[in-house]
Amino acid sequence: MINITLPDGGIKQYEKPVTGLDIAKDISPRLAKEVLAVTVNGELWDLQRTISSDAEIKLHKWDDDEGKHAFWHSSAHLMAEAIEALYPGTKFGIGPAIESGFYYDVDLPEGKVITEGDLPGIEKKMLELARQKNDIERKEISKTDALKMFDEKGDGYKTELISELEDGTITLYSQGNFTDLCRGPHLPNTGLIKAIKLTAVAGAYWRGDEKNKMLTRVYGITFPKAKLLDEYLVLMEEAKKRDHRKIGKEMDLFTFSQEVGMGLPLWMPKGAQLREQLETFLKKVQKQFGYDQVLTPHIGDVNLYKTSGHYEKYGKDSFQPINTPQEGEEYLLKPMNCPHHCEIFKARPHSYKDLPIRYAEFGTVYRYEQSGELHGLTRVRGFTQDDAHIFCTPDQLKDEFKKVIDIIFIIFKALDFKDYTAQISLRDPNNKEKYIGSDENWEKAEQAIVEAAAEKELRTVTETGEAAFYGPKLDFMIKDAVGRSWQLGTIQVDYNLPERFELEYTGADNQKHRPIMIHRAPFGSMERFVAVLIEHTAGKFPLWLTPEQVVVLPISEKFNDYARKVSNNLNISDIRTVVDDRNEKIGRKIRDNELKRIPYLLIVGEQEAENESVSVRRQGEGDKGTMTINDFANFVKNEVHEQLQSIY
RNA sequence: GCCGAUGUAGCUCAGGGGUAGAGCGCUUCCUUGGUAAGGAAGAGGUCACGAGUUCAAUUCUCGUCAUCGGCUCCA
Repeated sequence: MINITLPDGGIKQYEKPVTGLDIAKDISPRLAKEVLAVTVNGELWDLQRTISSDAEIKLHKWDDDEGKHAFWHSSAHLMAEAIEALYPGTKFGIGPAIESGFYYDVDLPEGKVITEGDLPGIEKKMLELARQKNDIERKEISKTDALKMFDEKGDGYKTELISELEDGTITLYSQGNFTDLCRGPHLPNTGLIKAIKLTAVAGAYWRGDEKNKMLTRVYGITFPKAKLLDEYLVLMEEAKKRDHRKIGKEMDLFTFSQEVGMGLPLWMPKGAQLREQLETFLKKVQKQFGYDQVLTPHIGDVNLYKTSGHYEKYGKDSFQPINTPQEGEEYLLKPMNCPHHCEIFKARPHSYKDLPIRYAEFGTVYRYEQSGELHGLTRVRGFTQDDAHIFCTPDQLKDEFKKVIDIIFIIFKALDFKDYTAQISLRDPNNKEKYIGSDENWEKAEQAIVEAAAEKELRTVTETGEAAFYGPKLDFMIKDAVGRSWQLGTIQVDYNLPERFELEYTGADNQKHRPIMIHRAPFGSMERFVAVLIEHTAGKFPLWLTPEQVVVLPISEKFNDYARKVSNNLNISDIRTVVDDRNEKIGRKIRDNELKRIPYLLIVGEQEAENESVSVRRQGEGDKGTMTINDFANFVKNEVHEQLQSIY
């Protein structure tokens, strides 16, 4: 007798060994049709795999990530089968399911390439194969046999993978004429795959190492129903409309110029206005948290970066030093602000009573990012960090760290960012030579971050090997319109720079002590933050940020003067009014795509001029009626006030 | 940097070996007097840049630059 425990605690008993599919059939025919995979005692299994002893199980449908995972993993195999049929002799790398869809890395026969134009042909072949409803079969195989099999096939990638696996854990999955090395699990048969879209083709290095051969990676996504594919495609279309590069162009926020250089954004008046509002906001918050603004130059002597260690690490891959008429004198465009701030700290002696010292600067830095990596405003070569460096005693470290988390919370709340991931990045303990500084300092720094995050009840994920070369960090990642993750806010603990710059303060014991440094940038950079903000709001910014909050629109040129007067009298701080002059004709000046995003439109004409009033329209809400200039000013003040109030 | 794709009017894009097209925008005129409008006319392009093939190149080939999708990278 086999006892199968279901997630709700119910127990089903079977005389003989059963499969996940049998159990599903037993529960309901509909479930049997929809079920895709099964978790058995915490392990994800194929539905057709036999369960021969007591087990706790959970059946997964399309709605579960586990179900999707199996579905897409099988889809990757289906695509490989299609590619093998269309391009005989292709060698296969790896083909996993990913967050949305799957990919397969393939090494095509000499002289063959797959381009986007070839994708529909592969899709067609996949559908054809799927309609054969071939069963997907699992087979355990010994290491020797597996090596022999793929060796005969001439597939060196698979043999490389197999040689690293432990004997006894190797399984093969087959459908139709295609067999692949795979851990599984998979769908019972390929017929469940009803709708297929191959989305992209790209190059990818074998095992992610740029020294290795570049394989062709084909991306795709599949669904159990055609309708789901349609919905997905519509969703992607909608997401593309929110692309910050598109909206930035439409709204005249920023632009790029080949003449100026790639990755060097040019901020137009409205974009600059938006940035200024963000900076003003953060400066206000930072003032409350006891920060001091400082200003430092855009270049620094090469020796500054030799001291900091950055030159050694990044010198060759940076913008190259600027020479001067003086022989041997070299300056570097600053790639970060920390060394400059260290020099400010060092310029005067400090008592423990002065600490913590917090130097903040909107500092523009230049980094020579690889050309292929540039991406709109999210990855650029010149950008402004909302940087600050906190110098504190060991006792103050955790508290200071937590205060920085508070600032980030304030910002995320102000802008309604809810779906962020907090990531603790630690160093790779097996690869210590990548980092500078002593083990002891690293351990202390890592511990401080972990503890502070825990005390702030922050849900975090931990990634080893992702630390900066000088210290561990806590990063806040947020997704863009199409689901790419970008790092925004960052907090980093640094024991190394204070040592390199020989920073010190005098303690209560009248001895010299070394301060600890915290690097932090809640926005990350103005460029990337604005990009993500645009994609989150689709360009409809909150009122306190909107580049053009109020447009005063005279119904004819006769009322231009009155419109101007309205604009001047509104006089609301943080609010920008724009008068849309009418020269001769009505309704010519304002463009549709702009109007869609302007929160307030004030129409003025004869009646309004007589009563010192305005006719108000609120974006998305329509007519608000006629009110006096003062009433309107208060009305807007209240709205902005409410928005800002909700932040604190 | 690597793989693949793209580059035509301010924007979105069509076209294609015989010196260029649409929609929106822009300018002017007309209509409309509470309207986020309508009509007509017009102005805008060395078809990214450079070389080659050709009687002829924006179109074909190669190179350069930039952009897009990935990979690698990300102080």
